[in-house]
Amino acid sequence: MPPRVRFAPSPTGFLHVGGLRTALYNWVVARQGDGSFVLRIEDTDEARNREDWVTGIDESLRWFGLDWDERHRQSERTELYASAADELTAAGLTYWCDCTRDEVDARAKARGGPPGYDGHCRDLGKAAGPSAALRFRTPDSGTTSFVDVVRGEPAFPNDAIEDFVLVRSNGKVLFVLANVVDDLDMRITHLIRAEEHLPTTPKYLLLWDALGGGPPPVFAHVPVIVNEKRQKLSKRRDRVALESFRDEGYLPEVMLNFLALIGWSPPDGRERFALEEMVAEFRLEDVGRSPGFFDVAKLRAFNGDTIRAMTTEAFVERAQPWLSGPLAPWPPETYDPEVFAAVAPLVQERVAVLSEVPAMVGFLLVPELTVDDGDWEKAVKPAGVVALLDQVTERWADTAWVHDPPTAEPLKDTLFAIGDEVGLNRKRAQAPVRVAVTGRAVGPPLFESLVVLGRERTLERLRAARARL
RNA sequence: GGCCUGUUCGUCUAGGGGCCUAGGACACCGCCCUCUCACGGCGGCAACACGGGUUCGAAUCCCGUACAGGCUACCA
Repeated sequence: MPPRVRFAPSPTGFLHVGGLRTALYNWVVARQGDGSFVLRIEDTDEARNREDWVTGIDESLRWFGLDWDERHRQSERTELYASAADELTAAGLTYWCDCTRDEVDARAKARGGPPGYDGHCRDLGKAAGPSAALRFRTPDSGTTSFVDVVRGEPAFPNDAIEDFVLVRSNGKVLFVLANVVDDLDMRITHLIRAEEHLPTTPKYLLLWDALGGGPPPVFAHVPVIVNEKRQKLSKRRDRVALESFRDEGYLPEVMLNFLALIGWSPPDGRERFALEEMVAEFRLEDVGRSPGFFDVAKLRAFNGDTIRAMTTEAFVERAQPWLSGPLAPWPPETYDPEVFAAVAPLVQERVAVLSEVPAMVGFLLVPELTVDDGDWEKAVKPAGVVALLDQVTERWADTAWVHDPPTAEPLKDTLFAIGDEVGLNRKRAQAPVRVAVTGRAVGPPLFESLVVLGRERTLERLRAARARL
């Protein structure tokens, strides 16, 4: 039987790192067995239901290439949930309760026991009303257990499961019920979700049975992704928005590869693999059990490796949003494809994320150069710099600038010869020139850059810099 | 408080009784290369939470403790 899995995010703003990995594992399982990946937006809570948040989930998944076979929204399926609630009520498994939160808490405090609902209205025969919620009558004894592919066989004593709410007093169902109804209706075969859902699984199973579900789906509770303090990643305190990683220039295939690794690794232990390889090798049984830290430093390293491994054409293409697109620090007309193409290979091996590209080549494109004061001060500190600047300006004016093919040797030889004359080693000799012409102490190889920049602009910037001394 | 889950280098992990004097990757440190920054090469630091068992033998199996996390909503 082909697997039918579902990714069921609630629209809380954007898809985040943890959600993406859950989606990935689900998607992979679906793609392995000619199965179906069902995207189900869990928007039963109106406070979390905003249209742009919903489309944000779609966009993210598309960007990562995780295509879905079906897409549903729980807000469009409310009749189904209502009839399921009726069915449970007809079977005598529910009751109405109009206790307020305060009352429940007060009673819990009074009896000195643990917080939680005490079954107060269980046999009071209360009627439905504007302030009444429908609760599910849970068993008082016995144990609910299930097989979990990654955790073994967790067991939960039934007496610890309170009579939980199925339908709010405003008529809206809660996600537990909606979940079971949908999974039943959509014939979901595997429930691959985050570990945080483990404790609610007994409720799920109780409802599954009460609705005549038959054999339950296969469960796989994957470990959560945590921050450096080992807490579950949270939208408010941690950086988890996929959009922010995208805008910074992380590649989608790298993020997928990296995220897959938190909790799973291929049989041969290698760390780099493509999505297709993961589809071929992934097994839920191999997913680890302990939470993993989302280490951005390692992500960066992966991203840089991948950038370096691609063809220069691909690199140029993929850097466009930051050069000529919406993420560029200059207007579109500032970008000159030919200029960038000339230095692209040099830039490619120097950036870890695509957003770093503009700063590397800005000096070749912008009309007005901004010079970093700190870098300049440091570069002109050694004695001999003034003489060097004067001489190099003069001699480069007489040096042939060979553009076709680009030839850096003459410029290089001249500068270092002057350096020898004034007593500056190569490192110190190139520094003032680099800062004067590129504005920064770091960047692509200097002489190759100057050939691209051209004689006039180079000399102009050297004279401007000299004038500041 | 209760219930549940987890625990191998700083981090992600390999490991499923002897192949482990515990391997890889990222990070970090050193050296080499070098016009800066990177890349690359070489080398280094660094872990089986603790305590009991079981066994000829335990990172691997069992129990306990500690610590961490999750859940305990008329959120998902």
